[in-house]
Amino acid sequence: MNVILKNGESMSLENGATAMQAALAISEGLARNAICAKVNGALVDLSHVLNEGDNLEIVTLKDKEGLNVYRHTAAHVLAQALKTVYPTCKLSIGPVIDNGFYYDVDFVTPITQADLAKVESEMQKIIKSNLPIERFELPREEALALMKSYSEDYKVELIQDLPEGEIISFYKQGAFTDLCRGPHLPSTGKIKAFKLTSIAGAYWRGDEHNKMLTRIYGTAFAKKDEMEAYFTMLEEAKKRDHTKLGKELGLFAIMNEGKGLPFFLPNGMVLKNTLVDYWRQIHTREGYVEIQTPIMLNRTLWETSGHWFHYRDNMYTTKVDEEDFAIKPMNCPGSILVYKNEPHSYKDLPIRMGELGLVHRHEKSGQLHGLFRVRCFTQDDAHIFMTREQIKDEIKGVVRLINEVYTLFGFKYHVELSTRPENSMGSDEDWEVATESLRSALNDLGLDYVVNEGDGAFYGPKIDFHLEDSIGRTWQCGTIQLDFQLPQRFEMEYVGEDGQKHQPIMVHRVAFGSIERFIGILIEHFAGKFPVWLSPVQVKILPITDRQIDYAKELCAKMKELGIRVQVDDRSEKIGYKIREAQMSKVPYMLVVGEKEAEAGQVAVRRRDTGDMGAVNADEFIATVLKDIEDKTAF
RNA sequence: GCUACUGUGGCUCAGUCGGUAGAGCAGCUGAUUCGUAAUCAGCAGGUCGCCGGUUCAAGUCCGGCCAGUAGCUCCA
Repeated sequence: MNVILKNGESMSLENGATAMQAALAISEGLARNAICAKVNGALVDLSHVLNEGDNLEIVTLKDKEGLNVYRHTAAHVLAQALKTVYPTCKLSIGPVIDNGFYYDVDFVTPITQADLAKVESEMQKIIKSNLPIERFELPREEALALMKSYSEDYKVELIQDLPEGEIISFYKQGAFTDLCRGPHLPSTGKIKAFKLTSIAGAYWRGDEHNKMLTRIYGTAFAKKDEMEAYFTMLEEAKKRDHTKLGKELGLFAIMNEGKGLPFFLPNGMVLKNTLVDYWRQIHTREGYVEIQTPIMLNRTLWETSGHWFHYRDNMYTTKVDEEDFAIKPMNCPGSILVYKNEPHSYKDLPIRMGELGLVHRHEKSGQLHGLFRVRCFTQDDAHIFMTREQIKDEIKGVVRLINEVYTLFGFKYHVELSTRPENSMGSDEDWEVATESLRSALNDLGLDYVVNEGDGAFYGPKIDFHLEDSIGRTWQCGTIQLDFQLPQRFEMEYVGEDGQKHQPIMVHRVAFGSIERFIGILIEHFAGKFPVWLSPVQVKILPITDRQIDYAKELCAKMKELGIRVQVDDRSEKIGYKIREAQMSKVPYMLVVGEKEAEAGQVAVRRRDTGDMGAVNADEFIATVLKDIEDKTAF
């Protein structure tokens, strides 16, 4: 019989040959590195029997799929070890995730982090014994009976949810059998490097009404040094943790007196204000007007907007003179009141109305985290009111603007388009026009995007921007959201060319998303080493002895005049000490001034990242810094 | 919110078997005036997150609360 290889070549094999035999026939090295196979696009075990004409690809650890299978087998080894050490525990699911795997287990008495060592050494034994891993299949009823006989209640539930008539597959290694779709490594001895990393609670099937199981996380790599590199990377990530840097650099603080409510410290405030100045500058350029609406408005407004009924759990409410009020969780209703404050003609449209709006949301306490998730934050919001015909161009303008912002900071990002869900409001025509406008805007700009069919809000389609931070986590920041609902609820209108009243189309959009969260992301992205224009202190002047303090102060005053954020360290400390402190506070420019420099009107420049740059004329240096600030990408 | 873990001067941490707290850095004072990542000496600073319980005695053991961290769920 013949099978077709990935490169299109045909290979002849004996009838009934397995994928493993095919790998051997290609090369011994390949067979040694083989993890599993891909036959006609589906992943299978190496023991899989091939048929005439099959498309065959041998999967190794070089492929992401191979690594996933490898890790999945590690999860099974974990499960086997757990059943050996804790025979009464019940297994649920054990999938592969981004950097490893986990297994959710129901223990009679919960285990702790300290117990993991015991489990790890049992896993080591299983790997050492190099148990063959064998697949077998059972009809549904027999599969159920098998899992019932093992008292694996969660597995029983899983099988019950599989469709009738389905053949159920199991994998057996030594005395341990687990329900699994597969494929797996041929034997447990193939695992070379693994580690159990942490332990956490997780609800059965991710539903908080279900029982909480114990989730054991682990990771596995092809080689020990790859695993070490991974742990080193995690250490690096820890070093740039924004909550840690935020404290060290005096950027922000969250006090016991208000959880999830960040305080901006002087340095952080400089950062925030600089971002806001930038935001204003580009929005003014793009024809936005800016407004500010009250932080608290009465119940009638929130009833009209629908928030009073649908968002109540997340809102802070109060009574003023017997009247119910709510602190705004969103800015849109306020913006709409501004729109409705006067009549509009089609000639006014589009109206681009920006607001740096401070919103409060009562998030569950367990999800608060530094600046990433807070209860009070500033959205760089804007609402665009327009005609149907203007949708596409307006969207293009917004996408371009958001792209400009992310590119400036050197972020990678990807775009997702979410379309009409099942229970939506608005006419077919509205959805058609709106969705097509979003789609063609993205196409016109030549942007790649993922389409999430049916994932839009019930009131309109949307485009989301997902940023990638230094640790590879993605954050949804920018979003462009069409809204058919609020214009209707608030009976918004404009007078058209035809003299008739029409309802405007409304777009909500943010670029930073939340300024607080964006600052958190920036801190981690730059590891606290902000580009010059964003640095809370841009230049630090370090006199070598007290005799140069006057010269230093003179320079300082001159730079301040030009808008440079500059400080003098006039303490009677040695220069090494001053440099160390300035370096740790991540100031981009340090100016060492001693007798030589003071006499010659020079400064000895030391850069945060490149060290001693030698002496230059003071005015020359000032010009460089001003250029860096103007440039915004200079470090 | 749930589960697990954690909470000791401004910061980072030590504190054994329960016997009423210790270091380094930062701060203050004095000396030193120094050329690219920590000069020396002295001083001061803490109801050990809060409340209650057990005990002759609690930072340490128990309970409750508050806050933080990881994860689940949700989200900008």
